[in-house]
Amino acid sequence: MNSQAVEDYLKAIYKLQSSQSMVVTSALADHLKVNPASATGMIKKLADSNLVSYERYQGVKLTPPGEKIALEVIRHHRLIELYLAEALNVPWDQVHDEAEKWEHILSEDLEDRIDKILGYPTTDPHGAPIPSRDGNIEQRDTNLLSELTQGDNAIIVEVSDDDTDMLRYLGKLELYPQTNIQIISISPFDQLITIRIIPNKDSNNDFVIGQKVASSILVSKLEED
Amino acid sequence: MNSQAVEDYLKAIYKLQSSQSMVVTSALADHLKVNPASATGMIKKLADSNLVSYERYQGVKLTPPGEKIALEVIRHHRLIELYLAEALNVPWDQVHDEAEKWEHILSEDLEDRIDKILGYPTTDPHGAPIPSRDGNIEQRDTNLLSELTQGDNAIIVEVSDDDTDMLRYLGKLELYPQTNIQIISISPFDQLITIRIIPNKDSNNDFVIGQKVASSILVSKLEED
DNA sequence: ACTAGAATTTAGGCGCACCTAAATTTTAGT
DNA sequence: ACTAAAATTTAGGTGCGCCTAAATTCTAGT
Repeated sequence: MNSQAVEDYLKAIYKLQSSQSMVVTSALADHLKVNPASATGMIKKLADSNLVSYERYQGVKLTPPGEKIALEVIRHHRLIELYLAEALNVPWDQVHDEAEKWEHILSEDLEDRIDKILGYPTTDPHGAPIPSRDGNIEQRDTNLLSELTQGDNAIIVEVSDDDTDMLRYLGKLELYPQTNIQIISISPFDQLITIRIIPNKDSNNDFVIGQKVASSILVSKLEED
Repeated sequence: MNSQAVEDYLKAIYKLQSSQSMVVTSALADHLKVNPASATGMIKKLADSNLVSYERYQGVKLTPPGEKIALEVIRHHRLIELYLAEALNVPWDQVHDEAEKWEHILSEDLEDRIDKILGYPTTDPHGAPIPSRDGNIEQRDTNLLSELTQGDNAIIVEVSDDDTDMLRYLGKLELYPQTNIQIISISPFDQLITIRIIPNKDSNNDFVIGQKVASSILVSKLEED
């Protein structure tokens, strides 16, 4: 049986791999809030079990078996997030922290029951894709909201799920997955982005977000009118 | 934060206390499937934290703070058992093992949500009383089914929840909590008990159980007709 | 090409909860 | 009352995942 620590490391490596293809020790230690020396120790253990490939001083990468486990944990996490939100009305800014605990103890049997009750969903409450049972995960063509330019129309695909305060703020702004937005303007120097949620016709409800918020939102560009 | 191990020990001591008022090390070690020496070690730790009172070579007893924690864990366990059975259709012989894991990570918030969704229930799927949030647990006047005598009428109050095979067997016999039964006869020497489930009028569906099964069922005696 | 500083790894330890083997205490039978 | 057997505790050790401090390796800037 994989310990919770092993699962957490594999999941973290998976997430960090999407940006850097080789995950560096300090990034991992940062993400997991452990000392870099501790990360090195665990990395060695994972390499011995053939779950990561590791080059001293260079970084780690998941092997196929490691990635399989990471995706199973992520599937658990996202199914549970959605279940908590749908079945137990847990607010979307809280589901992540609960799921962090539950993901490690979810049995296959319960996983299937939850999956079925939810109607075999494909995304979690933050818009993140739920890997299939056999470890497939949808690849999408997305941009950061911060990468858009004036006049762009886009649909929000996913928001980052691990910052409670950010999520509460996004909720207040009604920036949920599936929401259509338009970039009204981008200010010079500060790159402040003025946004309109698309059903709105006039500028009364336009609002401004900064780069920090804008880079926590993944969007998919829409064709211009 | 109490570790899972601490919670498991306190829960075990609580359960064993109902039979013996002072719980002896070997009984605890047996129940938790650890070496007696390990139990001694943990007992000392619990005593240091003032969760149990301990007399060397004699045994342990929960202190009020220890009992409070035990009842919280038991409340978690039984709420989760019921939730799994009701909301996720987990068969009653499997809910116990799942709940053993979940009880330790259930947050107060989720506990309240589940309690509410279930309509503030008072018993779990095996008939065991669910402690209230503030640690009250219903005391009932019960007997073991094995203590009844010929002709007795009784209602099943609770069945022991920790033996999957036993539960499956009881399910097959339809010996659920709230079921009315009558003791038709008790055989000499072996004390085999012939039982009738009360809506049944004739003896066609009577069946026989032994002492092992009979002593895993708690009943409440009913007045004779 | 060299070196200062940053990143990483190694070395040595810690707490937790478990183990086995040996010592101690309790108990039950004569 | 004594002793053999049973129960319990002590002593010493293990694996896991974390830590700090020190040593090593990598990296950028000159």
